[in-house]
Amino acid sequence: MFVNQSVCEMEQQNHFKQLLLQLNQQRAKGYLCDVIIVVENALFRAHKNVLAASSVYFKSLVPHDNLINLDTEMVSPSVFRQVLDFIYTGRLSSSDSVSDHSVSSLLTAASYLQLTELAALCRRKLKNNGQTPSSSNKLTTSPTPNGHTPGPLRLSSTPLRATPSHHNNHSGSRKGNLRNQRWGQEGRLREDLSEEEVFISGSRCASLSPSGGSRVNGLALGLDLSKRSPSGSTATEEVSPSSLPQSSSPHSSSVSPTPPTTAEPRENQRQLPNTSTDLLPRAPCKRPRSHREATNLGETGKALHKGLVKKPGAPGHEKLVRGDRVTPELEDGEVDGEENGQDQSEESGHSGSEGGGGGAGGKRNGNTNYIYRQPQPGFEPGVGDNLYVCIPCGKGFPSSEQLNAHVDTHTQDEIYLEEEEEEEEGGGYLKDEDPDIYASRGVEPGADEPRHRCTVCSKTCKDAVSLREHEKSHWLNRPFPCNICGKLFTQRGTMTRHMRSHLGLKPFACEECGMRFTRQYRLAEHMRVHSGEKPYECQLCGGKFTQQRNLLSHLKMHTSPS
DNA sequence: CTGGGGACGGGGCCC
DNA sequence: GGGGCCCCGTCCCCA
Repeated sequence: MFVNQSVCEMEQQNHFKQLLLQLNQQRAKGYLCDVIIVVENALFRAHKNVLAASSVYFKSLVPHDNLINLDTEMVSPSVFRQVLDFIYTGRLSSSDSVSDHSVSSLLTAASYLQLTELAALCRRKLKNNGQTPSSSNKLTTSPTPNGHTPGPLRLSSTPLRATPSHHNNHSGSRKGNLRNQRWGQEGRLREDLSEEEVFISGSRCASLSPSGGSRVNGLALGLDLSKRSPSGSTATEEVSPSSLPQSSSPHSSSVSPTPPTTAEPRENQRQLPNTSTDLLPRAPCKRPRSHREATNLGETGKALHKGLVKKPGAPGHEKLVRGDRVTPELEDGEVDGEENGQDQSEESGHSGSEGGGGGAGGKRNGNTNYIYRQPQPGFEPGVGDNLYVCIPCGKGFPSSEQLNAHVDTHTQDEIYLEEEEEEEEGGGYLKDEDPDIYASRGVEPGADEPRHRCTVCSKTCKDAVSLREHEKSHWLNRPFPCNICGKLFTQRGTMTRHMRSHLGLKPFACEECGMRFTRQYRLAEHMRVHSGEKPYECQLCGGKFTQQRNLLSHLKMHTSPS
């Protein structure tokens, strides 16, 4: 049959519109967001693909990093929110363009981010308003984030310095407000987030205005970003150069791409002995670490359940967490009703290194292991709008409020009774025909021994009931979900530490080489590299090691049969 | 190519 | 909540 061409075009347009609408909705929920944009103290979650498709600038950055800091001289959080809205909707709201000043700011940001369409729109708007883009908006090119593509445009007349003083409420002096632009943004986030507002993309309720808008808890991402480094480590740089992709220039990666300028130390803040190393590779670092350090969202391949050496009598496997509920912890892990965009099926597979603790976060044949029961019909976890998943029963809910209300209905006894009923009905998971279910349960279909092995700790149980009872001890002990990847943790502190790794926050800096670490202990360990101290000696061969774990590894070499 | 060593990241857990 | 430590695991370099 004849098909009208115009109809086809109309359908295509609708398709694009629907697609964009879906993407924007996903952004609002954080669903499948795989990159975090840091603008001053604000975090924006977005999709790499969308950013890359909209901006040459982002296109050059997102392949390398999950965390991108923007130059606050070029774009403010409020402006970037408008930019992001434009990217995801293709339009500017009327409120966004009422004032010429805001349009001018948008134009600056659009030029900086190489959003040509938005820049053109802003120029037209200014022109329609009887203005010409100010001379300050004449743009010149600057080095690209990675040196391969045309660089972001920048204001030729704008002194490229640190964040204007009005952005910082914690220091009275301008000097104190000036920070290294290339490295400072993350630090600002880290140091100030607990006190200042954070807004996440899609969380319209949060305002950056100090005077208005609802404040989002500083733990917007479920972690305490206010973590401060110990003495000397509140350095002017906040992202380890080693965390940058090796192929990238120093302008790339999780840093503001603005070329470095004056890097004045903040008040009450020690300057690194060698600030020039902000721009140059750190010589003492023998091995520039691969990109994986800063981008662990895609971490994969850690073996599970290898040689678990559980300390005898160590709690955690048998003990239940304070009785019967997990609700409070779940709630604490969330940001707000719209923030938790964890995709239960997406990123969980990357987590697998569980060490001697039990390894509950690992991957099982591609299935997540923190949903211990098959989701019930209509409540598929992490799919559609049901992003909030009840850990004990696997039900998904469209909002945290509904999830919390649901979880409140759970009690240990109820869960137990529910399972008993299933067993009595013969509908236990062992009867499930899906081989994946067997795999996820540690029960190999057709395998004789062991038939009832816990996939978390490898403990074998005499029957399915015992196995399930045992497995409950695992999920009841993991009430702290990561808001980014959904992985569960036994302790809040572990979860927040994990979250820092997502954001690449490394508060502890080595004064010798600038290498940064997520933990102070790591820094102390690292310092032995510089001092040459090797406190760990092999009693068999006299070999000395800077790290105990390397001694242990060495000892295994001695003990393993040759 | 392989094994050993160096360095480091992540998670569990105790204090 | 954070520090400290343990363990597992990985990556890289080098002989």
